[in-house]
Amino acid sequence: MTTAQRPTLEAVARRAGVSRATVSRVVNGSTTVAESIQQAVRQAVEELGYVPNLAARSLVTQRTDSIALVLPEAATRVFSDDQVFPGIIRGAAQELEAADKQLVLMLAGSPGGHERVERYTTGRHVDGVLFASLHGEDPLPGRLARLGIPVVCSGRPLDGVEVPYVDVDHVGGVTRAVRHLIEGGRRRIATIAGPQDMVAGIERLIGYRDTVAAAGLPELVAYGDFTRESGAAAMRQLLAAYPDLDAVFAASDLMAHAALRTLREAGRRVPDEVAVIGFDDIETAAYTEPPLTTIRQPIVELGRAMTRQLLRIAGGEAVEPALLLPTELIIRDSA
Amino acid sequence: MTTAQRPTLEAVARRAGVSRATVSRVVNGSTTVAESIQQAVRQAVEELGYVPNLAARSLVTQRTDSIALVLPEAATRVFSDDQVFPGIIRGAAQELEAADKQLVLMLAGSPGGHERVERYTTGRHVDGVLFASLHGEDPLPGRLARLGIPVVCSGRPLDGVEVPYVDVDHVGGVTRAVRHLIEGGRRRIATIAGPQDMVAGIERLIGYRDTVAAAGLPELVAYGDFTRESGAAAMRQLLAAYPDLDAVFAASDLMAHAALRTLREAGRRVPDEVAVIGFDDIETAAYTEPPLTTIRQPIVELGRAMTRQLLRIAGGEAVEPALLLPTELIIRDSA
DNA sequence: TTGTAAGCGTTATCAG
DNA sequence: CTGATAACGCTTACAA
Repeated sequence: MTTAQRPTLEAVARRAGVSRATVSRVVNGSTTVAESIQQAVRQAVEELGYVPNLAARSLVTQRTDSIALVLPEAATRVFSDDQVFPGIIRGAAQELEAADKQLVLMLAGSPGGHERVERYTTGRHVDGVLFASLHGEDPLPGRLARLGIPVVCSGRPLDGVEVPYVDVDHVGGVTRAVRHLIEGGRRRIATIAGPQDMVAGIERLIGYRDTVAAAGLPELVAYGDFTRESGAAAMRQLLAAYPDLDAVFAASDLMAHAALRTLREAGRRVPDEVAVIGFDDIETAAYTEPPLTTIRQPIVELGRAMTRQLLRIAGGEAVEPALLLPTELIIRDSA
Repeated sequence: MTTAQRPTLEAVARRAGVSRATVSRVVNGSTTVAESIQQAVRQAVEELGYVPNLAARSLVTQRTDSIALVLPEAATRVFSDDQVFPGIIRGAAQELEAADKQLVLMLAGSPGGHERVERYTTGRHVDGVLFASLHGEDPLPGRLARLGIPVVCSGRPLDGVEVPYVDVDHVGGVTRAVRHLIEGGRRRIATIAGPQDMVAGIERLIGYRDTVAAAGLPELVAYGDFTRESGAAAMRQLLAAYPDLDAVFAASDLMAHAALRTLREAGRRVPDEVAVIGFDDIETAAYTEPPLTTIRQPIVELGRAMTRQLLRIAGGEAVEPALLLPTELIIRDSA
C-alpha cells in the first residue's frame, strides 16, 4: 500500500525555483507570467506529476466545481426502462464535461435519502443543484433557491415556487397526437393518464382534455403511474367502462406498450379497431407489435439544457424562468 | 443573491461557549465529551444550522468521502435500454448512501473524457474508483491500483492486470440456457455473440461454444454489439448461412428482441420452428412477442457488490480477487 | 475531559 | 511580473 505522497504546489515551486504563488498562477492560466518561467513551471509540473488538490482549492475559492443531480424518485422507479433518467444523466454529464465540472448523483427516494440530499446541498458542497422530475410538492428546490444556491428543475415545480425550470412541451405534443387521432376519424378517444403528482402526468392529461373538449368529444380517462403494470390495469378499466372506444392515448410508452398487449388479449385489433399513441419514444417503441406511434421528447437535450441554465446561473447570469423544448409526433403503425 | 455566510465551527464554538476542538469532537461523534457539553454543542449546531465544510475536512483528513463510478463506454451506448448501467448506478448509489459517501459519475466515452477521468482519479479526488464494463484493454484500472487507489471493476479486466472484480456468472447462465435448448430437442443451435472486446461478450460466447461442443453439436456464430440493430443484422446472416437452424441464443435481450422480429419477418414461427433465448432479462423481455426466455442477471446487486468490495478495500481490508454472482434461467414462451 | 495551536494545500492581497 | 504572507475551515496531537 505505497500511498505515494502526492506532490504539492510547494514541491513544484522548489523544483522550478520560483514561489508557490507563481506556480499557482501558471497552473490557473494567468497571463501575467513570463514565458520562460511558465516553461520551467510546466516542466516541473510534468516531472513531478503534480495535480492540484481540489479540497484546498475549493476551501479558498468557495467553489467546489461539482454540481448535484438529484433524482427524487423512489429508487425502484428511477430506472425503469423509460430512459428518462438515464437520458437526463447523460445530457448533464455531457454538458458538465465541457465545463470541466463533476457530476454528483444523488437518489432521494427514501426519506433518509431525501434528508441526506438536503444536508449535502444546503451545506454548499456543490455549486448548484439539478432536480429531475419532482414528485409532489418538494420544498427543497425552493429552499435552496432562497439560500442563493443555483437550482434548476426539470418541469415546473408543483409547489408554485419561482425556480427556473426546463421542460419538454408536453401539452403541444399531446395536442398534436390527439388531433392526429381525430383527423383519423376517431371519436371515442380514451387516455391512460400518468400520476397526477408529477408535472408530466398533469400536463399530458391537460393536453388530452383540452383537445378532446375542443373537438366536442367526451373525456374517457383512467389513471396509471407510467409503468407497464399500471398501463395494463388502466387499459382493462377503460375497456370495461367504454367498450366502444376507438383510440387511446397513453401518457407513457410503457403504458402504451401494455395497452397494446391488453387490447390484443381482448381481441381488439390495433390500429383497425383501436388506435394507440404513446409518449416518450423509447427505443422499444419501434419494436412493439404493431410499432408504436408516439410523441418523441428530446430527453438528453433536456438534461443538457438544464445544465446549461444552471451553469449560467452559477456564473451570475440571469436566465429565463422557463424553457420549453419541442416534442414531435412520430407516426408508426399503431395510429 | 444573499449568499448567506454559512456558520463555521468557530461560530458554533462561540455560541456554545466551548473551543473549536470540542465542537469538532461532538460533530464527529467522539465519546470523550461530557454529556452536558454535548447537549450545548448540539443545540448551537441546530440553532445556527451548522454543516461541516467538507473541503476543509478533507484537506486535513486526506479523505474525500466520495467515490467515482466510471462508465468507459461511448456515451451513445451507455444508456441503451438494456438497463445495465442504470442498474449498476442504482446499486452503487444504494450502497454508498448507507456508507454516507457521494457518488461521482464519470462518462469516459470520448478520448477527452477518458483523459479527464484519468486526471481526476489519479489526482486522488476520490477515495476509490468503480469501473463499469471495460471496453478493450483499458490500462487505467491497473494504473490506479498501482498508485494505491482502491479500484473495483465489473468483469475481469481484459489486460490481465490483477484488479479485484465482481461479475455475474455469464458462463453458468449460458450453459444452462443452451442445455435447455438441447433438452428441448434442438440440434442446430446458433448464437448471436456480443462484442469480443468486452468480457460479457467473450464469456457468453465461451459458454455457448463449450456447451454445444460438449454435446457434439456444430457452432453457428454471428456477431453483434448487444444492440437491436446489430441483432437484426446478425439474425439475417444466420438465416442466410444456416437456413436449417432451429434455435438461437442471443447474448443480449436487445439482440434477442430483434432476432424475434427478424424471424417473424422471415416467416419462422417462434418457438415452434426456432427457439430463442436472450440474456439480461430486461423489463421488455416479458412483453416481447412471444415473451422471451432469457437469463436473468442480478445487475443492481452487481453494483452493490462492487461498491461493498471497494469500501472494504478503502477501509484497509483484503478482499477476494474475484466475486461471481449467480444468474438464473427465466423460462417464458420463446424457448 | 477540554483547550491550544499547528498544520492540510490552495488562492488572493499586497508590496516590491 | 514575482514573492511573502494571510486567510479558508477543519482535525488532531499535545498540554493542561
